[in-house]
Amino acid sequence: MTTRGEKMQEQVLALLSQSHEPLSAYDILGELRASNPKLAPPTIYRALTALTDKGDVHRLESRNAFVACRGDHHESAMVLSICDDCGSVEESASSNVLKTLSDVAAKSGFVPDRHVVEILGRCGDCAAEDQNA
Amino acid sequence: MTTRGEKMQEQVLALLSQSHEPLSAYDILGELRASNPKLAPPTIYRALTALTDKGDVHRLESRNAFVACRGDHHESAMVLSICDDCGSVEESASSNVLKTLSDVAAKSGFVPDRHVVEILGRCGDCAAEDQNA
DNA sequence: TGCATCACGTTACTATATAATATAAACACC
DNA sequence: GGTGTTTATATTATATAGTAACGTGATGCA
Repeated sequence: MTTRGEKMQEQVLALLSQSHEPLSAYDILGELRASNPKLAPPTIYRALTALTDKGDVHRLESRNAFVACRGDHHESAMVLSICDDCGSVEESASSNVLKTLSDVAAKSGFVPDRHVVEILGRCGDCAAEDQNA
Repeated sequence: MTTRGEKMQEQVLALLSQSHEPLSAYDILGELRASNPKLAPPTIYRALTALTDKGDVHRLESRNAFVACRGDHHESAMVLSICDDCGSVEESASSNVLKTLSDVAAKSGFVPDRHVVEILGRCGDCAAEDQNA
């Protein structure tokens, strides 16, 4: 069904994959406007929505930003560890987390559709650098 | 140290406590402008920041909205179950979740500061109603 | 070829959040 | 008690994020 929008999705995913930090929708917009000045927000958001639906991109809810998905764990519960210092994001898939959260939900009859699990703090590198201060 | 801002915090917390649904900062702003037309966003955000720091209010990162904290679990890992249908929010504190997340973080040397754990789906009531459809 | 459908582009707008600055309170000191 | 200094708050303005609504052009089909 979709064919025309795929080019845009490719461009957005390429940008996110190249970047070592999360990008906001407007970061992406700015970049892509270099080659296509008429580009508008909805186009970016449509691409981002499609990509996150596919699991190729994760949204950082606590940051309003996006990262490319490394790894192939497209359906287990994703944990994103976001460094407050350098902005880097580590992705882990933990079946334990999924199970624990399912337990919590089950206790109150809640039927989960999607999980948002983010750990904010400092990555190993930045924490190590702090020792020197 | 803070004394002047406390009145505002009380008003904001009162609104959130009375509401059975999450409120956005601008919902709150709108309400409070009834009695104080000159109120501006930064005032609300300051109050919300103070309240969330204290643990009296939780922020729904996936919704850009806020709820009053029911219960006294001010420091364990908070899990917020948010109903996509009716908007209600259930709050649970699970030490299992905290432990599991700590494990995930430890694996990569990440030093956690704060967790964001949200389960999106349908609450028991809304899920039950669905049976009738 | 002409029509129906649907994705996509475009415009315009709404919502969320914060930087920067102005103002006023609180306190210490004389 | 005035007066300067510090710090919190109010205000203005603007930045950032997201979406509704509508127009347009592509695609497939009678």
